[in-house]
Amino acid sequence: MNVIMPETWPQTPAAAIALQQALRSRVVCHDDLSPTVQFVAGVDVGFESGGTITRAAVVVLEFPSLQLVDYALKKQPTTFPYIPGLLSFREIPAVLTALAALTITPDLILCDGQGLAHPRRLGIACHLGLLVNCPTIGVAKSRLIGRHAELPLDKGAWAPLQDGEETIGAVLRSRTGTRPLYISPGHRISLPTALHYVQGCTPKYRLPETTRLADRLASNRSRLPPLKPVNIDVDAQSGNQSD
DNA sequence: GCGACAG
DNA sequence: ATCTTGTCGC
Repeated sequence: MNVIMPETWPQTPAAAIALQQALRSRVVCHDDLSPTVQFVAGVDVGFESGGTITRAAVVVLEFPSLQLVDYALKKQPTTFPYIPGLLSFREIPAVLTALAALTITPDLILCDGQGLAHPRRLGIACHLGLLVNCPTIGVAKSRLIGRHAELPLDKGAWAPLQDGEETIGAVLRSRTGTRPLYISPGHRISLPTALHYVQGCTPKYRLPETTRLADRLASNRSRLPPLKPVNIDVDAQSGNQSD
């Protein structure tokens, strides 16, 4: 995937917040994605070694079959601390490096963490979408901001996530009884469309487990298939893939 | 002033 | 994010 690495990167919380304020107006909140989304990427971020190493795991799934077609894993020294509201400044450098290693360029990226559901409307999904100019959706495992009605326990149940009168995302029950996911638009996508794609990806590689898949690939890579990038022939007429 | 707080 | 204990579901 073609990725342009930022020439500069904030080194202080104040500089990071200033950048968020400068970028927030550039986030596109309406649908501007391929009418035929074929590849969806799932990005997981986190740290290791007590916080000194930042990790970015990416899987690319063919949509809607959800077959794994590519993945990448990148670890590098952490250069920015974790501060609620400033997650992207710790994680995005590794994410960009991982995305750059992809053979297949995704049409849509589901990113671990919030999108618009952020104090300055610039969660990591929005920030990432702007940097790679790709539609993104924030899929978080817990809440940063916002309120919502009590959610039924049934799979598929969802409720708007609101900040005052503003709807900033949704809470979605991906499996009956489990904790809900916090879905919010990142860049170039509307909330209804975001929910559509998250639900479309959930049956097989449920999020945030989509993200965990990359982890498993990484830890199993030494005893299982070392590499699984599979190229899908765009000209393929009738599905002749049998694996 | 106090609690909340993506990963 | 991590750790622990207890419970539930496949």
